[in-house]
Amino acid sequence: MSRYNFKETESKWQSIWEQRHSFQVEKDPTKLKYYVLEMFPYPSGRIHMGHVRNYTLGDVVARYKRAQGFNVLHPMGWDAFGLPAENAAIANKVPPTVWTHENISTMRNQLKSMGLSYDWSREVATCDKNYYRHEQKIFLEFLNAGLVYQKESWVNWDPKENTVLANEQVIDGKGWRSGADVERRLFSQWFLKITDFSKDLLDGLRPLDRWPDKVRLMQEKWIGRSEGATIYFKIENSDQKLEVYTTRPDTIFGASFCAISPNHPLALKLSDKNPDLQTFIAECSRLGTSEASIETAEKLGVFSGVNVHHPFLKEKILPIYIANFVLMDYGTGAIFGCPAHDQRDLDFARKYGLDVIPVVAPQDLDHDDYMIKNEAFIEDGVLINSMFLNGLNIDDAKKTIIEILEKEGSGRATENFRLRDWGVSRQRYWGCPIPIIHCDKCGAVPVPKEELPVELPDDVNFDFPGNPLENHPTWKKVCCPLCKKAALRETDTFDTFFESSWYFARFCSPKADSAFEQSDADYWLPVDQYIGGIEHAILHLLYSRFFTRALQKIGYLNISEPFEGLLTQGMVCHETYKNNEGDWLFPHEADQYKESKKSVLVGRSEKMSKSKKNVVDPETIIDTYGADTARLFMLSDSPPERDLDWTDSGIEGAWRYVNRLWRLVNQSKNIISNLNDTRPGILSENSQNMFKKLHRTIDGVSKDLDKFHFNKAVARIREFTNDLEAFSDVEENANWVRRQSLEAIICLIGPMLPHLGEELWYTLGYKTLLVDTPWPQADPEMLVEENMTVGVQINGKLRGTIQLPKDCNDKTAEEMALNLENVKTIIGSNNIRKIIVVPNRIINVVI
RNA sequence: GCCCCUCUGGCGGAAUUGGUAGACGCGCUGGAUUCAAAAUCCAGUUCUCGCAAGGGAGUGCCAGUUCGAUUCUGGCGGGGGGCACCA
Repeated sequence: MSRYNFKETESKWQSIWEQRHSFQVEKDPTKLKYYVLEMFPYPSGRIHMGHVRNYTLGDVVARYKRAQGFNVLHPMGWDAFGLPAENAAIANKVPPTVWTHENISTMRNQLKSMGLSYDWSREVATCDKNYYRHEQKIFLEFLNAGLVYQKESWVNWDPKENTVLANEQVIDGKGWRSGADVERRLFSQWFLKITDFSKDLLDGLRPLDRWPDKVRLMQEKWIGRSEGATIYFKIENSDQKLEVYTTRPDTIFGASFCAISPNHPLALKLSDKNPDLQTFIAECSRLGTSEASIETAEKLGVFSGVNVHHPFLKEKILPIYIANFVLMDYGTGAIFGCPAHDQRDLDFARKYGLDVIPVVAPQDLDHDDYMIKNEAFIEDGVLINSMFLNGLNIDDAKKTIIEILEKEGSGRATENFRLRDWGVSRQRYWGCPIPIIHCDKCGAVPVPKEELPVELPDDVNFDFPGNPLENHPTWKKVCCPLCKKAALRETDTFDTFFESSWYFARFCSPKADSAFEQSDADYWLPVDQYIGGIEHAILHLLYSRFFTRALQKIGYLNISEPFEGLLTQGMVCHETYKNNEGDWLFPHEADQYKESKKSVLVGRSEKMSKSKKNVVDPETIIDTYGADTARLFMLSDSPPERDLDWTDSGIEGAWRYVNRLWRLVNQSKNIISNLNDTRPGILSENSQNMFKKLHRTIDGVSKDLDKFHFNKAVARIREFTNDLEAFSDVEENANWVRRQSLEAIICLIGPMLPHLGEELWYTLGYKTLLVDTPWPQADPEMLVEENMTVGVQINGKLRGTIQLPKDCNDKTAEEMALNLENVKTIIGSNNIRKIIVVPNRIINVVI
């Protein structure tokens, strides 16, 4: 018999689906919708195995839901703005737009060769002005609604390239490309007020029960809520006060100093007249924000020359220090130091000779001479040295002190969040222009809506360092929309996370003249199932949740959560190889080395990455084995959320199954060729059992797919295929069971092996498409068991099994169990103390 | 440092609410087919003692709860991840 020709078959069915518009959908209020979305890719050049895995998972869900009768929206597009396009422009002199569109076209073809059930008519690319013009409008609406502001903020500045760098691009305090020492500079940047939604974003996590706990926890920590108090300290010889945030207001009587951030307004004011402070502040801002520099930096402070009064101890004066470890953008940018109960404050106090006053003592201790040595006491205990708080525990002391602070007007209970506002300005070319015009007289003026989009110019020059928009001879020179005088365009572009924060809504009406039609969004949103990598657990997913709320606020959307269900898939890993010289080797190079008896060092399996060369190109795999085989392998062995090891033998195994199924259908198509659906009246016992297995398989696979247990679904189908091959029954009606079984296998495997599925469906004589065939239903009667195999234990150890009728009475079960030869010999002359019968499961004899 | 997850054969992984550990796949061993190979098919495959029937051990380690623990509790260890001057 000939072999399965996957090449011909796969492209045949791909074009039939395309001709018939099988996957194009329209809003249909009479049908239940299901929106399945995979994180859209950055068009970097070619697809990688991570994409193959991601899109296979999504496609199985989409095809499964479609077969179940849902109106399935399954779109695909391109997250097309980003830095690699600019780097390519610099390196290869190709304009970013050309580079990007070439990549999109390559990758679109690659995706199409995978047989994914996308509605390609909804494709969007974020670098398309028909996409980003809506984004500019949304930004202006946000501005109107008070969700946008402009602020000076510190950035990483590469003095050699004259550009701002993202934190990720600063390595050991140096620019990743130039190697120049990165400076901190104050820049005017646009911010989105994500912190307006801090509490809402936190509370909104709780109902997301179809999100992984891990992601919810990560977002919770990122938002970082804490409870405490703001305390006002009166500044000595002034009517002004210093506001300080603390989570330990109970330790107020142990305060021995205050410290403010070098960027605190008070610090800046005081430094005007104090050159020493000026020098210190300048030094602080020179230090990078990178982790390494924070780790190594010494905790330093200088006395500001100003003191504050303690709010309760009238005679007590606390010095204000300017300290390099106090962050301006957390809390109020000022702290009070209680050295006895905070390790960092203790170190600071010892260094500058400040008091250490214990105010919480361990429960069972002689409090009178309790002293703090080199370790701060941070556990719960009893309040001491604290006037009206003495004797209380920490929790009660907190409540009491906050009440009193509020009553006396010297403080208030405060809820604080770690989350910061989202700075969206990027000094880069290949992004969405920020639609603002800067006028000397009128300030920052929004571009009038009728002038949108602000288009990116094509004629830019990458020969100079810095932002090509800034360097463009004419683009930024415009008139102020208000006073009509000469003004300058904003030359910054948006952070590319801006585009990906609302694309799921655009897919609902990708051709609309507005960002999206509200009625479409009302029908399709929220996304029922979102699938992508865990690496977006915080940034992209948090921004999208924020955007949805912001869009709700400006009246665009009626929902606040964009993604009802979330599946975070694991990485695709592969062994790494090195030669004796320590150079990384591609897998095929490693094979060549082995063949020519040269030694290869095999390293552990790691995420596929170009730098370690442990990559397998999906196109090669699809050429060699076909898309179905690649898809099956992606689903087979590992659960989707776990990392997947790519192995050659694994893909071979998937390939074997594809061929085996093809042979099985082609071998048996003649004997089962009648299309008669009527169930024969009598089935032999053998056939009846096979028929039951068939329904158990349908039931099991459906439940597995509902829970995204794709590996288990595959295992179950393979098991049933094994059963079918082993099924030998010469009864006439057995062929009817064979046919039913084959059809079920084809339907169940269809979402995973869509091309082979269609081909075999056709082979069985169907003129309709498998994709238009409803999901098979398990007959509940066939799931009922009449006989159970029950384990028999003695003292918890398995000694045999017995066949019992389902739900038989305990007495019969006991008798049958005790009758087993093996059981009799082991019990021997021992007394039976107890017999535990768990119906249909187990019998345990205790001796 | 703090927080979270994870640990099952040679390997990836299965095991309803605590109830027959190892489904399915890979690999390996033996056999059939072949001049030979590839492909395919059949049998076996947790370790261990045994010709066998059968026995012993076994889900990172140590305890505990229970008639019974991969599953629950406490402690320890390995691996992975998140956060980290956060007041």
